[in-house]
Amino acid sequence: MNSYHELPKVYSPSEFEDRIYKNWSEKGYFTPDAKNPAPHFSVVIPPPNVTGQLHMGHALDETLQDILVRYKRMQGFNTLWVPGTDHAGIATQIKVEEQLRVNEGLTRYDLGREKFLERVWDWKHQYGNRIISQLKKLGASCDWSRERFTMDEGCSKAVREVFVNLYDKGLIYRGNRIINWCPHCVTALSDAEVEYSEQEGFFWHIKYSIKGEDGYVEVATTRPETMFGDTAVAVNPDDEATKHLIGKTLILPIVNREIPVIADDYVEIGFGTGCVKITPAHDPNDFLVGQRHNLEQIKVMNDDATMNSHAGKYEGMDRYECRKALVADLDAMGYLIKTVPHAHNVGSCYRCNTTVEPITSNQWFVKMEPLAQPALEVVRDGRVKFEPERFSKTYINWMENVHDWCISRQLWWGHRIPAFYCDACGEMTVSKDDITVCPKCGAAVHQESDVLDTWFSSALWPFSTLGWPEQTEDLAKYYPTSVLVTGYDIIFFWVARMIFSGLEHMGKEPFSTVFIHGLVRDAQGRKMSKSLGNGIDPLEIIDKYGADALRYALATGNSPGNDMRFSDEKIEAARNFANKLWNASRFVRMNLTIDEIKLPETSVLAKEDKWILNEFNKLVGNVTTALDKFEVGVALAAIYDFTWDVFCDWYIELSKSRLSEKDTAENITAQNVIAYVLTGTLKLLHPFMPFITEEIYQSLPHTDESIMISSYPAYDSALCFEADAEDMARVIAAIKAIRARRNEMNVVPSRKAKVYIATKYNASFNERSAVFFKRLASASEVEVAESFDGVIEADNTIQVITDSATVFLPLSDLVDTEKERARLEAEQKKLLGEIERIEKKLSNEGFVAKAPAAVVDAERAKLDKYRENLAGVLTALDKLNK
RNA sequence: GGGAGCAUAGCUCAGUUGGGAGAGCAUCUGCCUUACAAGCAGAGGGUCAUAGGUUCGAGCCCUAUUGUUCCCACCA
Repeated sequence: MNSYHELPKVYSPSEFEDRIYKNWSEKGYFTPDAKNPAPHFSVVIPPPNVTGQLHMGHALDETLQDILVRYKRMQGFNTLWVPGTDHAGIATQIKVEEQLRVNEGLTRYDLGREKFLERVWDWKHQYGNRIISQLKKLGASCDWSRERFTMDEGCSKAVREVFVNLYDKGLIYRGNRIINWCPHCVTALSDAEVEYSEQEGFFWHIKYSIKGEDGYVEVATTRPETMFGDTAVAVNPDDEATKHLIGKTLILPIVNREIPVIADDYVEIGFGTGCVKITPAHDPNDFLVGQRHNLEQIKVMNDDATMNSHAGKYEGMDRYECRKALVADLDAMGYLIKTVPHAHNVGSCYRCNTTVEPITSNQWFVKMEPLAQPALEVVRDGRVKFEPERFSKTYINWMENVHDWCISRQLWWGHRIPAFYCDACGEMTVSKDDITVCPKCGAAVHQESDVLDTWFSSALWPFSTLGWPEQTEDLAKYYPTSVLVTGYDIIFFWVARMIFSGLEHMGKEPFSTVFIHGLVRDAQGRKMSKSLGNGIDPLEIIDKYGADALRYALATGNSPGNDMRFSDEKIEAARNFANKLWNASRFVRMNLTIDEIKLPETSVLAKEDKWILNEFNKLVGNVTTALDKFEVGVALAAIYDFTWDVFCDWYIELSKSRLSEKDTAENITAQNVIAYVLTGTLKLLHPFMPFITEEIYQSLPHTDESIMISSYPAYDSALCFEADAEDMARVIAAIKAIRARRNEMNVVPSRKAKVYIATKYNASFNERSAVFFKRLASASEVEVAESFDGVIEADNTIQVITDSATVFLPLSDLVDTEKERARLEAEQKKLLGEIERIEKKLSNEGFVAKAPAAVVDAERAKLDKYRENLAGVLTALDKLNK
């Protein structure tokens, strides 16, 4: 038995949250034993960027994971939550380059690859722990002894293993393809890394002269500067309007290069001019057309999106400068027919927002088709389930239309592609291990300078973090993982790629459930962003309100897959709840003299004890059912309602008289029941609010060293006392109705107007129930009648009747009888309406015949109740009229 | 062009197999009541977007419409 202590009067989370986290950590509660034979529950964290800072999106994601992980851990699963960080290739490199530029006026090229990478590692060592310590502030129960980094030795080994595997299977190839190029980051991007937004632009209609004829062809373009790369103009072969042009030769204005008119279905009849300039090196569709017609690819831009020598006199200009100058020249020379405003989608880099340029380039690709098929099957047949289910459609739709994945990046920070080129014979060797000489000719080799897409390594996260490619104990125990928790915004980037990678390299899907949440928005529903400056810093919220309040605010009223708004009201409501729990616990604590909590025998339980135990047990059932379905918000709402409206508002009040007794059997029973229910509630709540529940748990008599390793409550049929609970619910409803009426009637001061309560049936008013009603009366600030008969005979009373009690309020001169008459008449009307509705329903043969018997019976019971109530109202009206 | 979500109280949102519309906040009334004013006891406030349909019965299922948000594709 651990000693227990008083709780401070004021709830101040900053006093204990860090201390508690440190203790959990030191005790090793976060670290599971892979040898534990219990069934496993494992989760890998979506690795935050190593140099990032915790934002609300992380806070939501980690809170949801921690809720599931703590829940399962308390249920006895062998539970592992693997933490770690992502090297975040582009994002990190940009940050370090920016710092270099600002502080030293240098570029990465000034330093060179080796030195630059040293700087990035320095940066990583300096800031990499920041986000980790922030996760700890939040209470995340990750096993830090298993913390990983996508560029640590093991993960890097996994990356090479996978690369070589895929290459050997022919699933990785190198080729000159059209890709998305970011001129600012100076690297290729995958399709997923491009974000499209509508921008106002123009269609420039330009004359291309026909060779040997007077006429011209009119083409329209949104990117005139790509004209220098045109190698054909295409028309649809079935288009009568342009058919005659096929085979003719055109002359590109300004550069005066000759290009053919070709026929291709790609051109849509009736759209625009019917003639499309074809620029295979700068447009994905044109690229395909070019392949079909064997057209030359002419790249007209440099890597930084300035024009190259193909642009003639525009060489060296930025693409937009060139566009401006070119359009002016075309206009001056009479080639510009018209300029039409046109809104179109423009792609931009997801990291730096620069407009990407489609461009042909020699890059590395993963061949997706063979990988996509199994990845589709596993979702279609339910081996991987999305929660909510609708996201499986998003996933399937994407996977069905996926293109080959461009995995090479012209960056320095990342996993360098393990391909080696011979300086002498040019032979390329792909190898897991570094090689220095060409296996073919023995000459020196140099390694590919490109690195891999960051997402290439994240795709391996569920098994690389568990030790793969080594066959480790962890891998055997914890793979496949149980649930992946993430936002819908990275289904394509990450979830999809983990699924096909897991299937390909492990032969098994990486997780069975993908639990998708939405975005955290600001109070106005806007996305939180740096440019808007509307981001809310979770750490400031923790400082001010505590991590538990933040977690509560993020978990409550949030349904899976939907965005949520974060507001002051929400966080205050969360803090208020924590405060309520704190004070209720203080009350319980200050009334405890027992050293050990033992649930008393049923025979000694009071009516209200049975009621609260029944309600608590129902709560346990509801919470576990909801959590098993990932209904985190529903589970939390149930705990909130029980704690506040049931436990605090009624049971604590009901228990006061017994708790104030000294050394009686009743007192001990009450102590045990209230402590039992409070402890159970704390356990239910622990996954959501780990700190406050631990702090209170430690202040109560307890058997486990920590609440986080205690066992989660389970539904217990021995705690069902439905009859008592129903009776209690009716009396409570009656008392509430009477209290409402007291307020309504302006009896001032209302607390002085006594409400009386008596059992309905005098004969059953035995000793025990008399005591119960006395307690109930004092708890609800009503009086219990000394004599049932005497009070009921009094004139001018209003009353509410239940099966076991009559609650009534003697009226006094202060009461406005006209108001009361109006109220009673309204009540009468309402009851008559209800009675009529039910009578109609019950006389409906279809209803009686087809509705379930239970529903019909319930309607009949309601009818009886309403009739009884109506009789009461009529009696009261009668008395009033006397 | 394809797909998905949302529309319920003044605001933000729950409402899970179809069975008498809920919470928090806000508003109003009355309360220093020995755990809690970050509180207590109450009140008002909703044609559940619109129109049809299925059903004995629809906020919930089906169809259409309107508004709104997002994702994918990228007709030059």
